[in-house]
Amino acid sequence: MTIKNDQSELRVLRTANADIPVSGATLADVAKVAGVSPITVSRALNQPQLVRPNTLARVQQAVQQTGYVKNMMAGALASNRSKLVSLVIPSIATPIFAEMVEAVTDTLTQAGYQLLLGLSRYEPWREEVLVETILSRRPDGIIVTGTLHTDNTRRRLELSGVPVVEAWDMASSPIDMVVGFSHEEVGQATARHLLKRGYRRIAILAVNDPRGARRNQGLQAELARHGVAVAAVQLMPLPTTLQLGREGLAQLLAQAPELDAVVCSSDTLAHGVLTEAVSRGLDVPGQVAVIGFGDLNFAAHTYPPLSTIHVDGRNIGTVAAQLLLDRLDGGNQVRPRVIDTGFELIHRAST
Amino acid sequence: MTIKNDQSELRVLRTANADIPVSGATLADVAKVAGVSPITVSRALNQPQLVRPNTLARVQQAVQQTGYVKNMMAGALASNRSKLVSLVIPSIATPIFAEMVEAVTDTLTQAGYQLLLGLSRYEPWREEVLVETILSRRPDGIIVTGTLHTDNTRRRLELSGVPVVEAWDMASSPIDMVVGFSHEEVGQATARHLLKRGYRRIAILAVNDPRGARRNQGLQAELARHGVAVAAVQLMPLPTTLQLGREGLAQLLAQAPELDAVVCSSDTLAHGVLTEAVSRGLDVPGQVAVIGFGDLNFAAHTYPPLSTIHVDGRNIGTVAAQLLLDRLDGGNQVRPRVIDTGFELIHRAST
DNA sequence: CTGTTAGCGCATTCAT
DNA sequence: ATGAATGCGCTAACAG
Repeated sequence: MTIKNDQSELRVLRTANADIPVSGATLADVAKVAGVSPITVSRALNQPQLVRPNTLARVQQAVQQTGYVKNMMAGALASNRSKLVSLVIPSIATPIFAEMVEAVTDTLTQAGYQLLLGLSRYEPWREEVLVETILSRRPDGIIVTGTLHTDNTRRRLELSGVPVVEAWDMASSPIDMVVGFSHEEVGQATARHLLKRGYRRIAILAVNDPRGARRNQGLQAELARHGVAVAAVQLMPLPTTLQLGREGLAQLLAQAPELDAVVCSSDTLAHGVLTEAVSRGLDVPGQVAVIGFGDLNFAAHTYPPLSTIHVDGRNIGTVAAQLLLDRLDGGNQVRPRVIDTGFELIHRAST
Repeated sequence: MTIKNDQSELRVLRTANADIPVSGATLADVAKVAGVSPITVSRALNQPQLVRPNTLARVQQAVQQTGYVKNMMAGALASNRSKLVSLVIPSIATPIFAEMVEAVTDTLTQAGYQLLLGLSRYEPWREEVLVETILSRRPDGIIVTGTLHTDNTRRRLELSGVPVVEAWDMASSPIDMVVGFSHEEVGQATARHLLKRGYRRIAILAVNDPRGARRNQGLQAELARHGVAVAAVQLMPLPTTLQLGREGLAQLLAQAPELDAVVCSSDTLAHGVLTEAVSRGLDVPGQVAVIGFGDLNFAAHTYPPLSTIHVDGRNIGTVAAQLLLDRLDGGNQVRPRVIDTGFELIHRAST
């Protein structure tokens, strides 16, 4: 009997008798109880089909008896596969990101992976620190938001060799894989939509979000092409809240009392604008059109009419996670991929 | 030169020359470049104050040169501390939980921990599976939602010896630590609040959430004590959306056209009810009072008056995470703790 | 302040 | 279908 075995027995004893809970049984403990070798236990747990039913049963019995809980830290170290995927997003309080996190989590869980979550708060330096920390966990894949990263972030991700999905934007030179759409084009489409319906005094309400900024660039560029200047722009601080939408409209009206449309960088802001508009007795969309972004739950059901942008079919998080999983399944056979999800302009004339 | 060293050199060569990215340098690689022993590198990285400045500089230089990224899987295995904390919540799309996740994440990140996220979808069996998987990662702590767990979940958590915080509820026999408040009492306070203001035809709109159910029990019990029966109850399916609130009010009105108050299990539902009420020309709170739960962002700013419950000062997630961190700092000196955050009834007579 | 020794718990070869 | 040997990369404990 080796020293290691002695320790194992000690552990088991303590678990059974002492009042201090102990880390628990190991593969070797289970093996001893089942009367097989550790590797057989490993197989019984990970590839049951390679083990005789009889042996399998004995192992399962031993697992019960010892209260064995797999140690994935050790497993990951030995196999170099962590079954961990990391997601880095700016925030989770924004509904559009919350939905994405749910989608990613569900997809990963179903495939036996776990989610390591990081919040960058829209700050590149935080993302950089996060990526560094995350890589130290040796995740099997990483999903990051957008394509604007610091040089360090980018370099680290590239050198790591870990499959990476950049989500939400299109990228001219992706790190690895990309799932997103062109925010400039969304802005342009929004501009054309409003112009066609006769709106000319268009205001912008936005928070300081790089993707929102791109949409606004597209919007302003397209308006300019038609000889229309933006009536007013109001930037709000993060985090986005309904109240910010209310205040935003007030400030925009102060700047440009004659405005006839407000383009918001998120549905939450749009909803706040809507609320403020109604409380001021403004007719929507008769006197003022309100445009959001995301078409999440509530956007479809706000009580006055609302125009909004809708990102295509499956949740972008599902697509991103699936892309990662495909890569992990297929070894390295699958080449870098860029998926343009496209977008959809939705006009709601009434509830 | 040992075989291991040969391998290390090979790795470095590949990183430099080949087109296939490789996992990267190890402590040993860095040590060799810096001309010190691996353990010195480890110290330089984890306890710089124990290393001579000169040595430290050489190590840092070597880290740069090799592009070394720490391997926390190995570190965790060796030290038995994973720097990982897991949070299990029903959902993340509910604002009240999203805020909690943000709070937990921030608190943990600041302390050098990372978040492993699990979604239970309000299904105990999912929680059970999640807890099993999570324990296999050997987290340094676990935060779970509520106190209603399957026997297996509870036993596993207890046996694991991992610090556990149960958040959102009060528990008579906690697994370890608890941060929450009594949902029954919230319901009772809500009842008294409404009765005092003369409301008598009170309806309930809820989703199938155990905590919401407890609040409703408290509400109904307190109403009954005053000889008042609930006018109508409408249960809605998950997930909670604004639209559900709208539909809910419609269905409640169909059941009890004369209702004068609606108590909702979440702010999101309440907001939907509000929207529907306004679109039907109902005066709030003149004809119908609306009560939510959570007092998140939007609740304070919805345009008609809204009564709501507010959970005490610091975010419950912050408190929960801090409790864990205190325990981790103090070794096992800190005993199990139960924190009753209390709650606060907020009445908004106007925006 | 720095190095040596010895595992942490598991999975990956190969054997049998 | 099962087992033996070996090392994944790191840190704890002790030496010096």
